[in-house]
Amino acid sequence: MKQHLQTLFEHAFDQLKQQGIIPQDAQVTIYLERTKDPKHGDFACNLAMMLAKHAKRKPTEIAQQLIQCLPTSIHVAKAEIAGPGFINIFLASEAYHSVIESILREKENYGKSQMEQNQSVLIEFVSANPTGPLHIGHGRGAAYGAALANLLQIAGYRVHKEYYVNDAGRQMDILATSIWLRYLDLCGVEITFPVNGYKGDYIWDIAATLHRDNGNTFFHETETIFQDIPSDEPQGGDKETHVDALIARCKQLLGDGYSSVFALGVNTILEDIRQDLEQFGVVYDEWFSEQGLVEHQTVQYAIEQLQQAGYTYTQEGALWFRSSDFEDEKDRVLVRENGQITYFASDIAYHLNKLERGFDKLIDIWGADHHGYVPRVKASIKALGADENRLTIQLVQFATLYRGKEKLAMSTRSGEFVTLRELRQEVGKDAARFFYIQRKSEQHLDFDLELAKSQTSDNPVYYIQYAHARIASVLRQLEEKQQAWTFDNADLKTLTNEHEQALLKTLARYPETVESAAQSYAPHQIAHYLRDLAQDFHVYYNAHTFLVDDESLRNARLSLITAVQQVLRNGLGIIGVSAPDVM
RNA sequence: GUGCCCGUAGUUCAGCCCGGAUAGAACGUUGGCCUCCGGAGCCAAAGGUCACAGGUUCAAAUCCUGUCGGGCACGCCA
Repeated sequence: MKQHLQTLFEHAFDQLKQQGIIPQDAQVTIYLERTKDPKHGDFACNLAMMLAKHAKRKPTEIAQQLIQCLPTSIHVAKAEIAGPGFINIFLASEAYHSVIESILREKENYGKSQMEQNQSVLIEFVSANPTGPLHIGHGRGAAYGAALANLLQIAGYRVHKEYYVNDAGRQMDILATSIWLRYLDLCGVEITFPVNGYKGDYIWDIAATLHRDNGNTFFHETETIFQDIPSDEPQGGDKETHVDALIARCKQLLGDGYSSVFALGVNTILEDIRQDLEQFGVVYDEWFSEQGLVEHQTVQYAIEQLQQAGYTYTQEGALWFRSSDFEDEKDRVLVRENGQITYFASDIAYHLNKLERGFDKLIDIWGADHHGYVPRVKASIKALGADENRLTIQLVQFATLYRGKEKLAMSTRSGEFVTLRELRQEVGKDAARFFYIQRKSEQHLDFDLELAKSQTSDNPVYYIQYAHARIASVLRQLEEKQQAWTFDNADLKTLTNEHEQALLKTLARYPETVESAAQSYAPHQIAHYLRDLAQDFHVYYNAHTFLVDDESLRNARLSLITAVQQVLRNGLGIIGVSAPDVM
């Protein structure tokens, strides 16, 4: 509808140009907006005001000319000038009747767009290191990423969802070593656990499994383990040196056994994460392994590409990437003095790999604390000769948990963070998904557990779901009366009261909302829309009875609310919230 | 210190990309509505220097500059 109107205005615009009222070279984008006030009709256009300067005439005068040149359309009832020069469009009511038909015909496809039909996009999100369970910060990334993926899919993209598994590198070695040390403790060995080790209870669980399956296979005496190991921080040493030495000792003593401890750790935690996300309604097309990159020499290949392009140099034994050539504030290390590649190097390789897989667009979703990392990754894309605009990095702010007024302290360091699983268990999947998504992603989020759990109108999730369930209930009532309804026998012209008009208008707004949300990567717009739609429905419900005796009216109303139910379901589907028939 | 993000009713937030009509919701507060398809609902009222100061414009919450407040990031960590 919006597009239809746009075409009408473009036509009028051209006419005015031909008549010489406005200069030929005047370039203006025509915007149509939904009006806030029904008195202003359905759509408003400010084109006349935009042109006032070009034409050196009053906006109202130009508006008058534009309206005269506006082609007639069966959808438009009237166009009038209002305020400082707006052209308000009033749609013919038939235009809205076709909305119901479209919804009932297209069902779950209502709102789908063909906009980006041949575009493919790879969206990577969460990608938390498999060193422990997901926490509530990851939860927001998961909810946002999954919703964005759905959104882009109905905008017409071919969407590939991917989780990058950091299963190589030092952190993983620390994990394996932590498990081994806990295992030794279970064997009765006296252990001083390193400050830098992973201290969560889940490490004990994995160690217990290791002990159960392998007995004392990996056992060594305290003296052997700690011999010549530099002291840890509390003993006046350096915690990094200490833990690195322990890793080396672990590898040395376990030999081939090291890889099985390592694998047990990664696999256990990864499987836990996978299940956690699945129960959160988030599933991936691919779990992309960093180890795979290393094994396939992709990191080496990426570094060579940079070297050949002349963007690297050696200094103090390390290999550097000259990222400052590309608006990064300083150069970055790719290969450390000790020969180990940095996280950044494998990240470059990963992005190169993504680019080479041929996606039109790459979207990375990161926690906002990584924003300082953006320039160097963009720099690497440019250095590799790719168009940096193929990559979009969306930053997601962390969430702060509240229980009513009380702010919940959260410390990742001590391992006392609230996990995503705990959050789900407390408030449920639906509330969690909705609360995560209802704010702009780059906005800090206050997540109130009490509110999310409350089953009252305070809670927008229940408000929306209740609208859906109420409609289901009405349809059940109809069934109990041994009646049925058909769209064919519905007289949509009977839908004349203000509540029905409002509802029709909101329903018609859905495709535009989806399109806009997809364009700006903003699924929160869907949440807001659904709230509006549910509200329009509840108001209608309270004001009118649907199951009336007049058959054509009854069918019309049931067509309308069935359409509402469909759109609620579609919208909730995008943000990953269920649409229950019974609450 | 440098860079990025944020500052809109008592509270939590839309709106800012693309400047336009009286700045919208929700919660909370106050007062109403169940012989009625689910009251997990509805109606009404009160509540705003859009952080502040300049600038651009016929027109600024929206664009530009500065200031002040809050958050985050600034490793041969990941």
